[in-house]
Amino acid sequence: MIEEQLDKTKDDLIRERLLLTAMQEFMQYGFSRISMDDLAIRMGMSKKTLYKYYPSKEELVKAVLEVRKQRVGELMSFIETKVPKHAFGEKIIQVSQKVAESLSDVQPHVMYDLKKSFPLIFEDFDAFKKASIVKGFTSALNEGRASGVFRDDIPIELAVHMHLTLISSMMNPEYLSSQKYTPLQVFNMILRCTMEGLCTNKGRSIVEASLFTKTVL
Amino acid sequence: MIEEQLDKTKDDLIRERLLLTAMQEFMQYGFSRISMDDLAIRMGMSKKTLYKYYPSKEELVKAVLEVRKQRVGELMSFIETKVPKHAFGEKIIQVSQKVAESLSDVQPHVMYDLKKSFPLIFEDFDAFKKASIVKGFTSALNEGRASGVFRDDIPIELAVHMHLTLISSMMNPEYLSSQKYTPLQVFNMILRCTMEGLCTNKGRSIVEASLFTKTVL
DNA sequence: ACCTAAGAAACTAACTGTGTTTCAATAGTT
DNA sequence: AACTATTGAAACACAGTTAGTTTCTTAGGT
Repeated sequence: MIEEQLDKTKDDLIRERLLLTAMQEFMQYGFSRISMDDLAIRMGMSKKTLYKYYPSKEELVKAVLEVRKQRVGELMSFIETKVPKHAFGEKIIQVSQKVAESLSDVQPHVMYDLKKSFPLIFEDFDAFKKASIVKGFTSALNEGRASGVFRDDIPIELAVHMHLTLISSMMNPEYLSSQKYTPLQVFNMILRCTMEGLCTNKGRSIVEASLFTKTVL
Repeated sequence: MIEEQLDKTKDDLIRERLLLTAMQEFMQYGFSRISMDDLAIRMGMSKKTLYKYYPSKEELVKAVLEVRKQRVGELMSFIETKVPKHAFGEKIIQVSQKVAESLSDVQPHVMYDLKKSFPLIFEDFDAFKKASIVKGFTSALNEGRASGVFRDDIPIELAVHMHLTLISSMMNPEYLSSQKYTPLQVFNMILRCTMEGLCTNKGRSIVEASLFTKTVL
């Protein structure tokens, strides 16, 4: 009776731990591959108790994705407000870094899985993610272009998608753990490549010429 | 009787068409998601007939992946033998292009699916693919480095993986069909970015400085 | 007309996964 | 120590899926 307050808090803690565990498992293996049995085992509780906290798998999935949405939103508004307007270099690096962090635990196949298992939830999440990440990225790239720092001979949405794709597929634990470099090192190398290209100054003109003849074909 | 020869040929043609159809469906939707019923319908034949050509799903999957292996192999040895030794620009572009072609119909989630459904077949295929593609790519990059055309401050296996990742995740029909550019255009833009970076000459030094301070942190 | 091969569709059997229920054990309360 | 509420373990029901088989019918070639 006296501990009613405390009991509620404890329940909330467990619910939170469950949410985070589910997120981790779902993001790594996919929503359909992780069963409620799996989660119960992973949590060290019975399914009965599990269903006390979330009345169905769908509710749990929803809750997980709400947290993701929230995180992405916070992240983007942070960058938009805190990074000085004309520090384009700074800005794109910050955006990239944040995106890298927030995506580093999502395996690419997981979204296909979600789309198949819970199409409506997927739709909702995907729309939000695209809108906010792409917006942050696009604005950073546009500012850089306006200042003549980024090239403008490549469609902006393609550049955004490319950069995003690269980060999200390389900054995941499975690949990172097979490498001898730290995540930060890998991230910096990716950024170097995208920003500066693989070529030396000498090589750049050669390759550019070669590419030009190819494109005309 | 007289047409025994002809009959066999006809059977072979059907078997081949089945193989190609299965490949297409498997590569797009995944091995476990396409059932034998699906394939029978897609082929306009009954399951009975389908099982005449391949005695089990596993055999069909194996056959499909053997064809893929074969294609990759041919492709790589073609490049290795036909492209002149010192045309590094040419060579990396060719390798990229061929890889792009051969991967453009494989959705990333399909390999996860295979790994889960037929682990042994996956293992075999993956080892082969990695070995041959990475080999071709690495040798092209190395030659470019030796000639001072490619930078050598980025680990080679990372550069290879990066390039490969980018191509395989952007050159798939789902993304391409949502774009207003042709596959060739998209491909060329990717190559431009990887080879030259997103920056203008002016911006390159600024970003490089910014990256440097970040990396030291 | 006959015979063989193909199709359509039902069927088996196994497996999977969500959500529920039963029953025994346990912890907290009085 | 006796009572109560909560939990775990395991079995369960129930629905969906799919590989592979079988039965019966139909069409085409000879």
